[in-house]
Amino acid sequence: MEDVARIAGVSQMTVSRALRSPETVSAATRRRVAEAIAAVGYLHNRIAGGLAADRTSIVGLVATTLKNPLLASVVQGVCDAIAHTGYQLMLGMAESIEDEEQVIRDFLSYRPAAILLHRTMHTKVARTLLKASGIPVVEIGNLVARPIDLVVSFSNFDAAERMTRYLATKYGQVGYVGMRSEGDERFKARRRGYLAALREAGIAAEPERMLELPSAGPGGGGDALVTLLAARPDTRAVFFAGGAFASDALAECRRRGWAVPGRLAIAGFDDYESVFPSMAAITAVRVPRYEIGRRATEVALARLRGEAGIPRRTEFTFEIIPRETA
Amino acid sequence: MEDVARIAGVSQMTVSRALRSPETVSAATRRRVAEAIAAVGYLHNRIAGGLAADRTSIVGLVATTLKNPLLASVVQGVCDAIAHTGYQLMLGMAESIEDEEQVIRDFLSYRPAAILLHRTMHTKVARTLLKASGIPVVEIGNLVARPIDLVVSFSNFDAAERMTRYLATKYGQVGYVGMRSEGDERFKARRRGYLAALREAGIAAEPERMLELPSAGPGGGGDALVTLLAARPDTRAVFFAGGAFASDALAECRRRGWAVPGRLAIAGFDDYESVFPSMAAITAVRVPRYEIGRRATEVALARLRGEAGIPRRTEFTFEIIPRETA
DNA sequence: TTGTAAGCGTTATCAT
DNA sequence: ATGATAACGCTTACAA
Repeated sequence: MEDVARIAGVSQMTVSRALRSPETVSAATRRRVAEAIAAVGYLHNRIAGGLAADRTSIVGLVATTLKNPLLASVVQGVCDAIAHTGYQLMLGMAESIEDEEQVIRDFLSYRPAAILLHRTMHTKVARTLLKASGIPVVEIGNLVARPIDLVVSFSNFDAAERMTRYLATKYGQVGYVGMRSEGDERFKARRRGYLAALREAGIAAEPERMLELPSAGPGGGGDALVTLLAARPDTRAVFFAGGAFASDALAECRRRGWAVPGRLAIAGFDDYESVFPSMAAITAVRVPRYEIGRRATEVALARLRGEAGIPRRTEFTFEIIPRETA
Repeated sequence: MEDVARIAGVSQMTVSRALRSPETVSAATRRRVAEAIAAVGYLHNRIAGGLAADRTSIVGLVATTLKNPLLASVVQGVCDAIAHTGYQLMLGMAESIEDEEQVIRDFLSYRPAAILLHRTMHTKVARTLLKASGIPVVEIGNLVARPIDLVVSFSNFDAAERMTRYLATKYGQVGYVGMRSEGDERFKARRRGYLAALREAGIAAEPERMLELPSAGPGGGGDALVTLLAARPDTRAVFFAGGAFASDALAECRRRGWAVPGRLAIAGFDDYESVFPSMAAITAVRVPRYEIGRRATEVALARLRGEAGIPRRTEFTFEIIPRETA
């Protein structure tokens, strides 16, 4: 930068300004600086800048997995919103809240401008670190009641409740196959939503009609379906509240020659039509994942710009998409 | 860090060492430093460290999209390989080589330890910048002949050639629907592979039997199929060499009541079984995307560790998975 | 609109 | 195994 300044015949400070806020520098100077930069092949050192300013233009995102295409689309939304803004994305995965704490620590050591979290349960230390950092923190995995800072999401509870109500009204006895809810508020919320809908409908909840699977591994939905029906043959519909379980289950039904929805109705969480149009057969909850990622980023950047009136909580709605399977 | 050093009764340099290479510090000192760190709630400043060392522990990955689940799995592979190594992932998307150059510039301004590139064509400037940076650069999108530095990938050409040969042998006239190959070596290679296989088989290539689609947008494969068959009704098989085209096309055939593979055989590139087990019906090329992402990262980190004998080129193989559709 | 000076919190290097 | 010292290349704060 020293070279650039000398060649352009200005001070380093002017070069710095021309780079970061061109509008505060006269057009002529700006041009001379640009020429000098091209002449020496100068590459801005954002690390030095970060040290001087005690913060970088890095936005950290702690996600859970990219194996699920719809969670990947949250990340895609964040990427798209962040592109061409001068910010960069730092991405980490956390499979547990302890993991998350470590990733948050690692991120914080790079003095990021903001942090986005997909998980909604955090260790006490993680919350403390984030609050102490003073940077915008956006939670995106669920519409949490008491966000650390900001929340941009949808209600997993409402979604599961609405879908269960839809199924119960239409088919009667509804089973539930979800992700292991221990340690994860999102899956807990879905489970609670299911139970709430049964309660409203005056249907007794039965443990044997509810299954939780440890992972979204391939084929899990088919086995779960078989287990559940063996225990409760009078089940007329099953709500697969996670991953690609519903799609697995549908394949299983076809294999066994069970009519869908005649013998059994099937509904899923997350609509994969946007990923594979050919999968547009399953009744599902459609959640605007991509938009949530985008908006979360926009909200964080708006806050960094010092904009006023930024809502602490941004709720996205979901849709129940009735299709052939329910 | 000053505080930590004072409390532990050592110099800053010792604290720094205890943090970065614990083995060079005595066990007793290490413990005292650890206690002091906990006592003051010290958070390492990797930005200051990065400035002093003129490089960070950031690994940059320039991907193309996360909309395709299999490209997302490359990123997942990178994430998994990088987790718990002390390195962090910086992720950017580039839709063109100009885009890529800009992202590379942005990454380089953070003085990363290594850079991974999914694209395999680059601007002259991008190549120059990367070479001048002196850091490991791994190309992962195709088994390029002249890598900038390292390459970890599979041969798109061979894969397309093998699948085309399989189809031609079994069905005769084979059509091709691919991604727009202009400006993208990966798609060019697939197209060349298709043409090479026809040549071997002594079948004349016909422009009307080949289509390139500008994007992997939903449903594109179905329309392409209809267009292609209208122009060349004697086509007996179509190789959908990208995205979810094959899945779209299969859905279209079912809609129109065309027997598959009776009337028309269908094959795809990339096998989505790992994402949706229920899609395990389409004959496809299976590419170990996740493993490529993992290995690319491992190779980069090995190089950073100064390991010897790191291959400039790592070739992954693919498989042709014959299924119901071809 | 531009410039001056100080200092951000580490690590490299050399010394002990 | 540990310490002293000098950078590292910017930005903040203030001045002109």
